[in-house]
Amino acid sequence: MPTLERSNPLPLYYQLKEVLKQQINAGHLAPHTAIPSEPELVAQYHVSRATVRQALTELVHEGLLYRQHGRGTFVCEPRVQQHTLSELTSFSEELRRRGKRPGGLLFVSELVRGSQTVREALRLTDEEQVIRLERLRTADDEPVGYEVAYLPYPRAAGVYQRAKEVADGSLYDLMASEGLVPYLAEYSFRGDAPTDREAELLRIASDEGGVRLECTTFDETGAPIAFTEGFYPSARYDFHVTLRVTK
Amino acid sequence: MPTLERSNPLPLYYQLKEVLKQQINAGHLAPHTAIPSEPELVAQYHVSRATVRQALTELVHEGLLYRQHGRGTFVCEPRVQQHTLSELTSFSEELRRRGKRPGGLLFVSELVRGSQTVREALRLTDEEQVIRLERLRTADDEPVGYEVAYLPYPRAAGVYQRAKEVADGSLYDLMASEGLVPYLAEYSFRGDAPTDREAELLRIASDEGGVRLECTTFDETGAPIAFTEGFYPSARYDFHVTLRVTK
DNA sequence: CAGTGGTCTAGACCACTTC
DNA sequence: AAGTGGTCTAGACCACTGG
Repeated sequence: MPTLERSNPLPLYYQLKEVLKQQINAGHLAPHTAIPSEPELVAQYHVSRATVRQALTELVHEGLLYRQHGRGTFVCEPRVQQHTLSELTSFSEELRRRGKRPGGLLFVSELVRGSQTVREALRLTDEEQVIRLERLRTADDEPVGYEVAYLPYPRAAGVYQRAKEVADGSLYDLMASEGLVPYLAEYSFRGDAPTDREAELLRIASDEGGVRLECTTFDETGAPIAFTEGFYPSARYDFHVTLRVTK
Repeated sequence: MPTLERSNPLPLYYQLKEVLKQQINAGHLAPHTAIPSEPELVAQYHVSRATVRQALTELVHEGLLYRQHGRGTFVCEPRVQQHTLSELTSFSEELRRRGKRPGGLLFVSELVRGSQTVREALRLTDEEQVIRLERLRTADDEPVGYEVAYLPYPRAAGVYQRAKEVADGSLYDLMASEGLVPYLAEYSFRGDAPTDREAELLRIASDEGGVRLECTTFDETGAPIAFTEGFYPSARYDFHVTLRVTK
């Protein structure tokens, strides 16, 4: 049994989480079997019950454990995949997982006033401008999606300076390095046909269907930091999302 | 200032959460303003700091507050809407919010072997059967979606008995009342054209686009409890989803 | 009944931010 | 230095589950 290191700068509850995660992922703890009780973990790892509970509570929240009052704490069945926001919209991550090589082209990066839809989503006044980034996303050099992203101007000025970097990379990574850290995203999507420009860029027929997606991204404080529109042809790309019930 | 009741059967941390929620929603605490510090809350409500922290931690998790080490705890900007799993797939809830009257028709409820896709999603052996529910969803009596749901048989037998109830109601509600409580759902979707049967039932042209959606639902323990396929015409229905980054 | 998780207390020391 | 949140302790009593 591994021990927790008090000399380790990582918190004890975090070290305990890692130990339990590893035992679960390594298969030492089968699904629906009970892990040691809280008093047992207290004795085994020489920490207080509050520390044990902080570790367990976070693992429950992450979907690895579930508790039953009066019975014990049990291992969840393994999940197919936990898709996070960054994985969903970072084509790099998602495409690599599907065995494809991600890439992209940055067409336009400009400072504009923005439509009313965009200004409302970003909660901007009529005077403020937005950064507009137009991108074609590719997988194995085949175009799989067309995206236009809008960022609030004064705040995302740093992203504007470095816009060239997002051609084949993650816009979210660039934003995060400039202090605009995505935390929550609201998606709206529907089946649709491409516009003429989209059909041309994606090299598809104008009656070929696809998904039209709108996304507003917020930081931890609830402030909007990006608004994105995109079109993804059916035959080239599909989406995967995981939702958890909020209690 | 409201006080917490120790005679109240509700836990103190829960009562404190409700008080803070109300102050935030009533606008007494503006976005990005600091709430009282943890020691202040301890003094104001006569509870221990651990109790205060349990309340605050849950509110942070629910997206109403954010913390900054060394600075304080602040109110998030209000969100457009927090869509949960049940709201997303419960047409009743979602359509009512959009000012429409939800309804539905249950076509078929039968016990079948199920395709390999279905059996794999529900992790069933070759011998086990599935309950198949075929439904047309309507808004103001106009068909907006076609869905087929599959439930694991021995476990969902109670749902099978009461299948008639889901015609215009929520399948998730019925499942929950039979002990199959949805906790996590994995969605996969893409733009697509309807099958002949879908076009006929939805009364749309066969070249009209829409969203094709697959969804596997899991309970708290990670066990699959439902697999659903559906088609939703573009012109009739669009989807809204909120995702939060997992840290 | 014993064992489990759920709630709660009253402290303590630390790291971080601000002045 | 003072105030904030982050981590941790060693207890306590309760509600729920199972034999």
